[in-house]
Amino acid sequence: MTGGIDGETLRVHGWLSMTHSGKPSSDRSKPFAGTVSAREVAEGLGVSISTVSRAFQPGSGVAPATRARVLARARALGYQPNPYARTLITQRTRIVSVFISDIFNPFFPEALTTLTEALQRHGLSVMLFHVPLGLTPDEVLPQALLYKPECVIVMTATLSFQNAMAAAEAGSHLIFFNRYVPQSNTFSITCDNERGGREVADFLLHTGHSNMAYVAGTPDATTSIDRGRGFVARCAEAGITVAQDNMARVFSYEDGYAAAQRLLAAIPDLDGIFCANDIVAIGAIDGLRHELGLDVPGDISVVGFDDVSMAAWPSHALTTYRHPVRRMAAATVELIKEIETDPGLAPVARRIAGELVLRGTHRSRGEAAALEGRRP
Amino acid sequence: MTGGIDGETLRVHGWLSMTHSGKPSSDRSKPFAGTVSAREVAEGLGVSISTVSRAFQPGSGVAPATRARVLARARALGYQPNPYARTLITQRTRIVSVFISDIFNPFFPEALTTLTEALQRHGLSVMLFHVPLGLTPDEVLPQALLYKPECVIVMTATLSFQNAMAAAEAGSHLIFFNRYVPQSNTFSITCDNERGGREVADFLLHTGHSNMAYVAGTPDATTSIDRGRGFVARCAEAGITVAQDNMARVFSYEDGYAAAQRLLAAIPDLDGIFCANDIVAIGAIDGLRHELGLDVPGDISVVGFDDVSMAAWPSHALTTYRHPVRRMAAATVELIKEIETDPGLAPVARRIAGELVLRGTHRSRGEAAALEGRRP
DNA sequence: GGCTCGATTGCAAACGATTGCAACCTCGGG
DNA sequence: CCCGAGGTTGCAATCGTTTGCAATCGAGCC
Repeated sequence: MTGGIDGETLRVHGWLSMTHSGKPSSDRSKPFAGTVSAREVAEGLGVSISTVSRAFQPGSGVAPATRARVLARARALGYQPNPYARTLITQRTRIVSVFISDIFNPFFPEALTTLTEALQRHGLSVMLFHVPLGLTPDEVLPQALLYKPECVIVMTATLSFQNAMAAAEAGSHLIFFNRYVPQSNTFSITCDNERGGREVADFLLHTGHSNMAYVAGTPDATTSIDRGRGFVARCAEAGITVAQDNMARVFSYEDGYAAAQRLLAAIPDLDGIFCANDIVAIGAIDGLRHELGLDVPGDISVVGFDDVSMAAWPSHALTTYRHPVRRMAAATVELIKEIETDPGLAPVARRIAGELVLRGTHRSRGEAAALEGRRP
Repeated sequence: MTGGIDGETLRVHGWLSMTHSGKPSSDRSKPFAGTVSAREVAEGLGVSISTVSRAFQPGSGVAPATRARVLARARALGYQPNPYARTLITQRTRIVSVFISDIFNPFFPEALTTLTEALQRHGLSVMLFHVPLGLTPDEVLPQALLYKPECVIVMTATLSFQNAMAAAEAGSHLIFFNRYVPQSNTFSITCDNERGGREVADFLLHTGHSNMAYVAGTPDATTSIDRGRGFVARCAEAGITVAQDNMARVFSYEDGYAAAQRLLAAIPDLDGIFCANDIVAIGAIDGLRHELGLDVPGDISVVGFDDVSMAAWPSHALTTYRHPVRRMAAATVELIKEIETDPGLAPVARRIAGELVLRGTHRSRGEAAALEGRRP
């Protein structure tokens, strides 16, 4: 409450001072100020604008010597073809829009930066749109589509089928990252969540757990559903049925915290919990420790999913399944390249495997064996 | 190692099937496909393109009845003025570029999304650029400047003065968010870090701490420097000199973890640590607890800065100083509006106050008093 | 030497808007 | 009845590129 917005003005000198006079100076008022056009490059060289343009395009018929001269002068003048004019004529923007949503989960910023870097290295610029918690992507999509992105990458919950159509009609391909829309036949890049769930189950079974539960995340998130399905299926194969807690609304710390309490109230001798992601898992651990006074992993094992940076903190040292972010980002760029060469490409769902990372929230083999021995 | 990239193709039907034939269909290959232009709107109405254009501009002389007709038909056809063509003629892009860097600190994604949302609500689109850890913004700036953003918002470490010039010459205003460049007279929006440092010091002094240390973050980050300065200055006023640990290279968990050990090795009776941010503070707490077997806050208090979401986790329950992200985002939009009306606006540094949030990593008054009593 | 061919290059028409200027219309006052 | 003013509208130029087409040039071949 103490903090109003109090600004203080600094004295101006140097390169800004020329623009400091009374009325707005025209050279600062427009972002294009100081920009050199192809005409200026052409004039000094005695060539036409066309030639300058062609010098910047790989396959066009320009004499090598001419191209060199143009490029040299362009560099000297700081000329770059204007992307707005270029877009107007080529009908191709080199832009992709990325939708993100509220980020409880550190996985998303990590994925966003990794993906952004990969895209910009490929010469694509990313336009970022944030979908606030209450809104659906529907609200934001028109603004995003205005710039005719070559594709729209959705990292956020679900996008209705209507919007998929809207994007498609506008010529933008729709790519779901970390999610897919079950019945829609859109592109998607995800971790192989089901397989991840299976591997976690496999591991817990081999380390002697027999009474396990799954804590789901956001109910309609495919990530949560698939991870749970894989986990439950593998356990079923071993003849074990797992309890499921589906009360979480989002993938939050608080959700995990509360779920742990519910679960142990119902099933006191639970010996393993698999959570839909790391943040939920960390919440669960804290709930077990601080509310129930249980020891993790002494009394019960907890396994997460994602391997966010906090998972490595010694306070939790979470055993988890690593989300292959870099490979997913690479696969996305790869997919976009394919779409570029074949715009009619049929929708593809790519799943990429992660890997188990063992830390300190699971019972080790030996402990498990010992425990087995003690039991009736 | 198990995870190659294995994709699987889904069958196509519905709205995508028409594009599924042999060669690329033209309607999907270009993002502009299906786009309606002003001409199409005009034709059906028997008006000129100019009139359509004017209907979309507030102050232009169009008969109210005509405007209504145009707008109605535009809506029906899904027409929106093409921003590329518009930019070409108006010389104004409605784009701002945002630079972020590797994000150890959850504060940045939080700030990024908040800021993005504020900007897009104001009709600006944000282009995101990621500056990988090894690179300087210099590498990425040319790509960002290509699109002539109306301003460049830098959330990352430091940008050299040369680049400030480059951006300025290209007509883009440079705004530092959460940082400033000391000698450069650029715009900046920051938390009032020095004041925050003072308030933390004030609080620790009033709760009876007398032997304190400051753990700095990235050496040349103004945030770290200013927070430390405020803290040290306030303590000095109370006649207390504080130890400083400046070994951290980045603002990381590991930095805090190691710093805590260094500090207590040198000053065994330390009773309070202020850290440059929450992640460092959490690292410090874990270092104290897990390496040194100390109790926080029983043996020593630790205070952070930012109030990231993890700070509220009961495992740490960090006492910290809240970074006023929303107000900073609002101030940024405000600043941009001012720049829009007066492009010659002199650079301004705005500082916004945050507030102390008390949780469980500080000694309470009573404990402090008791401790005082026991001492010689 | 004339002719053809291929490689370079320039001309001019787009792309889809914005905007200064002129034309037009209507209306009221003299 | 004529004239001017004010409010609407259209014409056409412009922004900075790309690109199909035609023109030019030099060389090689008969």
